[in-house]
Amino acid sequence: MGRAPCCDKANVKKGPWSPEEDAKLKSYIEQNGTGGNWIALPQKIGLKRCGKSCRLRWLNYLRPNIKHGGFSEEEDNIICSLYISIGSRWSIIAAQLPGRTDNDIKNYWNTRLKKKLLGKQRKEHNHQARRIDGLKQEISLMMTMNKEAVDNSMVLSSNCNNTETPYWPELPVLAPIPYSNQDARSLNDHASIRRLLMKLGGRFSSDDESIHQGGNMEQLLPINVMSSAPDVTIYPQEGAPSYLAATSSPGALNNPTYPFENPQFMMEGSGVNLLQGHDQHQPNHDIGQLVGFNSSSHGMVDGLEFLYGDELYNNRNGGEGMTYGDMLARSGSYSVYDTQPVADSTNSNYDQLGSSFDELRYSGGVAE
DNA sequence: AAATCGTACAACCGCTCAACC
DNA sequence: TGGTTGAGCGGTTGTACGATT
Repeated sequence: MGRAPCCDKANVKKGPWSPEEDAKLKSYIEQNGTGGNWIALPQKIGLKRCGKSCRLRWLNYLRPNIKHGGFSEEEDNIICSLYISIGSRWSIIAAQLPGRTDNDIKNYWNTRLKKKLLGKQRKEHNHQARRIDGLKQEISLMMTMNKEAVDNSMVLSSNCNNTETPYWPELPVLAPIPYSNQDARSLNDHASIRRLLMKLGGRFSSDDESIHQGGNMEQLLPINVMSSAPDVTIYPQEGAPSYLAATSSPGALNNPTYPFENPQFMMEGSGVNLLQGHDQHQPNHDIGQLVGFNSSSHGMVDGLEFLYGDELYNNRNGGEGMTYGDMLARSGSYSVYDTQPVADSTNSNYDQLGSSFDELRYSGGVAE
C-alpha cells in the first residue's frame, strides 16, 4: 500500500510550462507568497499543475535572482570542493552559490563537470600506466620518508581544471553539514565519483558507505591507518553521531576553520593521522592480502571502471585474481595501511570491510 | 536534406523528514 | 504515540536542440 498521491494525477498537466502558466504562478507568489501550502496553491490560481510541480518551477526557474548556465571557474571549484566533502547534497552546495539552484548544480555536475573530470582522469590513467615500475619504487621510498618530505611530494592544486597535476580544491566548506539517513543514501550513489576526485589528487576519508550498507564502524574489525601525508582529523563533539568523524582534504590545511563551521565538530591540528582502530602499531600490509580482488561477493570496484580503466575492470570481472595492491600500483595510486588480516573473503564481514576500506582509506595523488 | 546521435536542461518520481493532529 | 500530510531533496527521465553522418 503506497502513500496517497499528492494530487489528482489525471487532472494535472505535465511537461513544460507555458509562459502563461509561468506568469500566473510568478505574479501570484510575488503578491501573496506561497501561503505555506504548495499543494493548495495551484487550485487557488487556477493552474492545472501539481503543487510539487509549482514549487519546483518557482524554486528552479521563476524565483528572482536565479542564474542559469555560465558557471565560473570559481563556482566549478566550489562545487568540486563541496562534492568531495559532502557528496551529492546539492541543496547544501547550492546554498553556497548565490543564484544557483540545487537542480541546476546537479545537472551541471552530471552533464559537464563530471565528464570534464572523467576526461582528465582517462588521460591521467594512460599516462600513469607508463610509470608503474617507477611508482612501485616510489611507494617504498615514500614509506620511509618522513611526513614532511612526503607532504612536499604531493602536488596539490586548487584548480579543478588544471590538466597538468592532480588537483585538490582548497576552498573552504562554509556550510553546516546536517546529516541524516537520507544524506547517507545519496552519498552511496556517488562514491565512485568521489574516488575519482580523490585519485585526481587528494585524499578523502568517509565512513558513510559502510553506514548505509548497514555497517557500523564500531562493529567492524579494527582498522588502523597510517597515512603518509598530514591530515586534519575531525572528531565529532560529544553527543554527535560517531559517523560524523571525517578526515579533511589537504586543502583544509590552508584554512584553520575547515571544514565545517559546525558546533558538532572539533578539529585537531594538522599532522594528525586518521586512526580508526585500536592498535596503531600494526605492521603495514598490502591491502591486497586483505581484500581479494577476484571476489564476486562484493561490488567493491563497481563503478570504478572509469577510474581504473576498462582493462582493469574487465580483469576483475573475468575472475582474474588481482589484489588491491596491484590495482593501486596500476592506477598510480598508493596507500599505506595497517590492517587486521581477514582469513576468508566470504566472511560475513567482508562486505562491510570492503566498502569501508574502499571509502575510508583510499588515497591518491602521486606527484609527477 | 534526412536520420542519427549527443548534450543540456526542465520536469517528474519516489523517498525521507518533520510538523501536526 | 502513531498516523497523516506537506515540504524538501536527490535520482532519473523526457525532450528540445544542435552536431554529425
